[in-house]
Amino acid sequence: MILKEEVSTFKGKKILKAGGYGEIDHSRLVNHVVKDFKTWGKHFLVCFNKYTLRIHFGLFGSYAINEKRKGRNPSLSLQFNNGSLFCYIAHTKFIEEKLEDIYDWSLDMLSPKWNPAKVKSLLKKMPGDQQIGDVLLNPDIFSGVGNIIRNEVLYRCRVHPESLLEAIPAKKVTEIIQQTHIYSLDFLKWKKQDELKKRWEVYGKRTCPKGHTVTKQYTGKTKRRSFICETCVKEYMT
DNA sequence: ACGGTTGTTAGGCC
DNA sequence: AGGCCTAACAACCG
Repeated sequence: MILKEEVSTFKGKKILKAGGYGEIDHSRLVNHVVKDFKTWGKHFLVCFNKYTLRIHFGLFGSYAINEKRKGRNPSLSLQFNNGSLFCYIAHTKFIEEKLEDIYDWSLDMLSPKWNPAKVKSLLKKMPGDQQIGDVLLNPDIFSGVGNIIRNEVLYRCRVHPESLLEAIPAKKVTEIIQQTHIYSLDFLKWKKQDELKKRWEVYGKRTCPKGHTVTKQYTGKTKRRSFICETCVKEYMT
């Protein structure tokens, strides 16, 4: 997560002021030292001695460092002696549990602890009649994967998002897991280099790299946007 | 100008 | 109890 790197300068610093419209107890922030910043999938975690502040940016969230955006109201702002963090449309909540008890970093795409064998064992335990497109958006299995990564990975693996988990050959499932990891790391790299959009092969596209027509469909339980090249991908059904 | 959305949680209902 | 569904978010982009 890029944000984690950008706030590393605040690590070990005491919060001087806290604000924002988010309904959390600011007294648990002010005058407390940030021990660490962590991420798990799309959760951004501000760690204190005895508790953690969980920040989630959802679909519309954004942030700014040091410079407040004018005309906008942050849901959370934290001021340190060397700068500030402003979070917009971010959901905030205190977590009392030990992080290891509620977060499994072997499922986090960007964690060095990420473990494809663990992902595979979870997939085996789940009902096989689910669409692979839905499975990839499940943060308890593919933590950190969103709609862009899902679309791009499925196209690269030539798999239709409505394919059923149980109908996809084991080798292909392994490929999807591996490619999801690779694309997640690439996503971060390309985002930093500001070339994410130019790397898209189907997401938001009308044609695939081979020149075929890409159709936009709303698939799966969540009805998220799926960009599908019916020529390139295969639909695995029982 | 306006409609759609890079996502997840919380809460309600059955 | 637990699974399923949906609202909420109120900003940005094209």
